[in-house]
Amino acid sequence: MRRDASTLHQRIIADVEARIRSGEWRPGHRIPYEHEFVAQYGCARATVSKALQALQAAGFIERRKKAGSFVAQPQVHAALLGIPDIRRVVTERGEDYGFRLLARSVEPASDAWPCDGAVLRLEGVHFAGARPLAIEHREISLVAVPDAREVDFAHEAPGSWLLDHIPWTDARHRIAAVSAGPRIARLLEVDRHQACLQVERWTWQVDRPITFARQTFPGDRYDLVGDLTPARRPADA
Amino acid sequence: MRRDASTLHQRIIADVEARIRSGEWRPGHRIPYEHEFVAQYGCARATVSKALQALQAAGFIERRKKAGSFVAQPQVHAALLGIPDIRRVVTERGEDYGFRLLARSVEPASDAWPCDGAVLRLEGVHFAGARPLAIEHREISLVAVPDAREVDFAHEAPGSWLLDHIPWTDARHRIAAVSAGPRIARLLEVDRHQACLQVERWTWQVDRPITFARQTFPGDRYDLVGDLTPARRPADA
DNA sequence: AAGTGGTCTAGACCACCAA
DNA sequence: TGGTGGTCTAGACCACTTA
Repeated sequence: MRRDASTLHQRIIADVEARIRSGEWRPGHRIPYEHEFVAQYGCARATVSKALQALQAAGFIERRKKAGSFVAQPQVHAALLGIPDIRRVVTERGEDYGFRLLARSVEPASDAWPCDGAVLRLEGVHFAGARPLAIEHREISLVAVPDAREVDFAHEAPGSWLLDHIPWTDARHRIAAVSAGPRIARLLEVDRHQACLQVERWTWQVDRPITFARQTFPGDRYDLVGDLTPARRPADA
Repeated sequence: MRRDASTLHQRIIADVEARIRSGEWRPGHRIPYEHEFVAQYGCARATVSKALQALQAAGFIERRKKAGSFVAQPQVHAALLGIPDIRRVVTERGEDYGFRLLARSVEPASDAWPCDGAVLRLEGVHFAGARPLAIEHREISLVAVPDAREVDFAHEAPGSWLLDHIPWTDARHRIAAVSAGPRIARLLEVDRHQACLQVERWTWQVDRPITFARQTFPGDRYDLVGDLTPARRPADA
């Protein structure tokens, strides 16, 4: 509650945001009505309205007439960097999507991913129709996600399961081009010199490592496309 | 100017945005003062203020007290998709940056890029120290950018020159992995099986094609990294 | 049908900063 | 130092929605 901000509506924003971030107000919770904020802060309704509209534009709350304002569900689908969900890409191409688990083990964290405690290490293949489209190497922190130990990933890709179960706050992507090499070439059914697009993603929940994923695609069958406008966001207000 | 939007401040936003996108108000141009919009639209200052603040938040304008509101310079470094400027990447690595032009011609547009009229086609190499870091294939519409015909690109990369001279409004990126092949391999001084990261960018000014660029990097010496947070933007208002 | 948020008005005071 | 944008007030009317 105690946040100093130079202006009143910024203090309201900071107060509400803090209660959401701390978890005191969880997704779905109905926050006070505008007139209750007016009474609490002793200000005009326009000031409260400005603050709540900013919080809505920022994705923290949803507002419904007659019903009130509610803490929003975090938007999970990381369309931001133009990296789409594999299942969605395949189905939008009009092909059947499939996933097959190749290996599963519990081990200490690998060198590519510093993480305390044991990790669940998975390896699987994403299919588009009958052809493999991507090899996925995945590590999940069992400290952060103990439930993962019990899940059967035989046919469900770990990415979608994770995103439904663990809220994440930060992620880092790395995109690189690599040669397939003998191992990936065999799994992807391509030449071992095939250039492959490699997408790596590290995910954290406030400094705590959640998961690491490395997806490797045949370069002749997969690319990343994104539209953008110069650092200009939609100005809908 | 004629844009229908359900509310008044949205119409103001749309009107100003249209004048900026069309190029009628170019970067640096001082747009009318708030009180001038008030007179023009016959509304309260708060309504104008709300519209202009939204345009500022969206990156279209900058506002300075006592001075007025100005059309913002487009953010050139397309940090959105995590694609940085090559020169900046090289100098931040602590190496010397260089560019050398290999070929230059005026021709009809290629098949990779549908564009009316003649295009200036350039091919050049970006250097990090003494080693080539990227091959750039560039096409510039001479209809949209007639000045380009007179410019000496011998040592200045066309990308930086263009972005200083032509405001663009839309762009599309494509990221792919390809094998070097004999020609790129020779120019980049790598093996012909080397996996390369290929970044293509199409740029428009309101439906009019400006330029197409294809940059090819050796995969073992260049990658793209980007951080991101779920769909919550800063709520500064 | 009642109450919510959405929008707008017509004022006001203030801080800042370029002229 | 005057004029700009930044903020806020105390109203008002409206559309929508859900209880």
